[in-house]
Amino acid sequence: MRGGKEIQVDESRTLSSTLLWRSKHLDSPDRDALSQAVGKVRHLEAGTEIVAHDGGGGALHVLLDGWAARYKLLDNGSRSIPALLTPGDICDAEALPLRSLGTGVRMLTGGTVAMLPRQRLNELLASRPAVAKALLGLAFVENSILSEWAASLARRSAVERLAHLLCELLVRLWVVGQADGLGFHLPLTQDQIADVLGLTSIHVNRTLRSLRAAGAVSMRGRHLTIHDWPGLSASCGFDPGYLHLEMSGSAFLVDALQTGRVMRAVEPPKTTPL
Amino acid sequence: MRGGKEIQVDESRTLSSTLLWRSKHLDSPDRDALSQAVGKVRHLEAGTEIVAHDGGGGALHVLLDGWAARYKLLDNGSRSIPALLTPGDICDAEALPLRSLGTGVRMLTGGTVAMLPRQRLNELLASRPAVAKALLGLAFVENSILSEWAASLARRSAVERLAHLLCELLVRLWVVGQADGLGFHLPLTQDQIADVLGLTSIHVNRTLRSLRAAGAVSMRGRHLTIHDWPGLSASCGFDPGYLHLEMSGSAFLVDALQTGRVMRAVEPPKTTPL
DNA sequence: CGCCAGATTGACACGGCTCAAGCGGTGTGG
DNA sequence: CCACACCGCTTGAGCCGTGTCAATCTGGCG
Repeated sequence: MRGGKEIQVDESRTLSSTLLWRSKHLDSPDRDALSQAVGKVRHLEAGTEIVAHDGGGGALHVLLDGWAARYKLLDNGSRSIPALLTPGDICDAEALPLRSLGTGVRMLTGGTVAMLPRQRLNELLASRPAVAKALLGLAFVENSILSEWAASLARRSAVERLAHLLCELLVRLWVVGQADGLGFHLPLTQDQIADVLGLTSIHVNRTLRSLRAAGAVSMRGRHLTIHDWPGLSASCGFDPGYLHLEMSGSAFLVDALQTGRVMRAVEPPKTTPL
Repeated sequence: MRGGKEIQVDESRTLSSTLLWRSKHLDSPDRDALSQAVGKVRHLEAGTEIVAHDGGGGALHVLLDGWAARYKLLDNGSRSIPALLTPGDICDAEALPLRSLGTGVRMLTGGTVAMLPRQRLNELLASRPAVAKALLGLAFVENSILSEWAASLARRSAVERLAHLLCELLVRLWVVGQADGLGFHLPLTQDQIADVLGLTSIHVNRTLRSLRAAGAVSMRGRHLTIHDWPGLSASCGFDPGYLHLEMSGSAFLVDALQTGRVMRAVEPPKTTPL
């Protein structure tokens, strides 16, 4: 790991740290065009709706800082979170050419979003095919992630699901320089984790405990640390391929992840007493 | 319902019945360009791999006839089917600008696919922004469907999941003229349905039986008929919004679905004895 | 006729849910 | 500064939906 802190402070609040901006499909003129198209940058409180359920749709929102969640309210009273958004992600995948029915996006923490007015986006798409292609690429990456989540929900046990989620989050946060060694700030409530994993918050609690007991992870406050990356990632069959890191110009990480080279500089797991 | 049969025979094997082609974003010149870009059309046997796990990626495949499935093999030995492809769907959402790791696409029945060579597609994307936009739209629709499936897997019971799937399939097949009143040909094995719903084939069997017992559906061979659409769709909270039918030029259906106007011409449910 | 994949059914085990209680931090008003 | 309330976390006991294992049945097909 390279010093996450500087990156975090200096870049993570600008478009240039964004996955869209860093797409391998774009060259410098494209990036300039993108940068100039960005409109207001807003700071939002935790709990704010970025995209209303009925679909505001006036602009494309890019999350620059903080966490957000795409969520769904089912008529049987339960809630589902089909996507977690971390810095660099695009918020309204569905609001672009569509109105988004039944899905909202809400800030989980305080944070900032950049807004790309719809009209400028349309101009961009028309004048710069590479931008369209980059956006297409991002949409497909998100599809890939959704498929993996579906597989988790369908075919993995609670422990596997949780382990897989933690692995994914670590890698995604690495890419945007928000990881801290093998740890990261996890602002999610156990209720929210439950809605991601399709479990009960109570069971999330127990599952988390069992991971702690196994010495795989530990938590201090809202900071989660993975102590046994090889064990954890193997136990849930985590393979970062579905994140398509190549797309975000982080290809180097793929190799590192697989060889485990990056994870060596870690303190040994302290076994928490049951 | 309007005569599904003619459409089925005359159009469903051509690009013009395709969701991409019928996107609301395209005008006639766009459509012509699309049509001309199509390369070979291949007939495939059931079981054929359309997109290999390692990602052939030489072309974009559009399913013209038959069913296919995107699938995932997990290292814990189980299988997951995150997407079912019906006529008109694009097969390799992930293979376009990416190599698709860990996901394959395989024909479930015999059928035909049109192939759009990658190079021509790239030319299209560059020269016709509307095509790029249409593709983007399709990607987002798929996103939306994936989110809905995730919600099902996470928060719906077995009966609700199955009911929801059947409702979705009916509507999707309607759009492409392959439904037959309130029924349709369902070529899926109970094993395959299980991999879609995250259940066991055994439990799918039981669940299906309970739907039959409730008089909601019936099956004769591989033909499934929904007898109680209002009941079935309400019981699982089915709301076709997430399919974004407006995108495919089938907006008229949305209204019909909600008012229930279309479903009136149906024989009453025959209660199958338990 | 025998074979085989898929459908069906039953008995039983278990993972995750429900209900219920208690705990700790933190913000707030008196 | 304390009391209180509230939210999120934690833990326990028991239940239920779904999985597992094992047989049997059916229809198509060589």
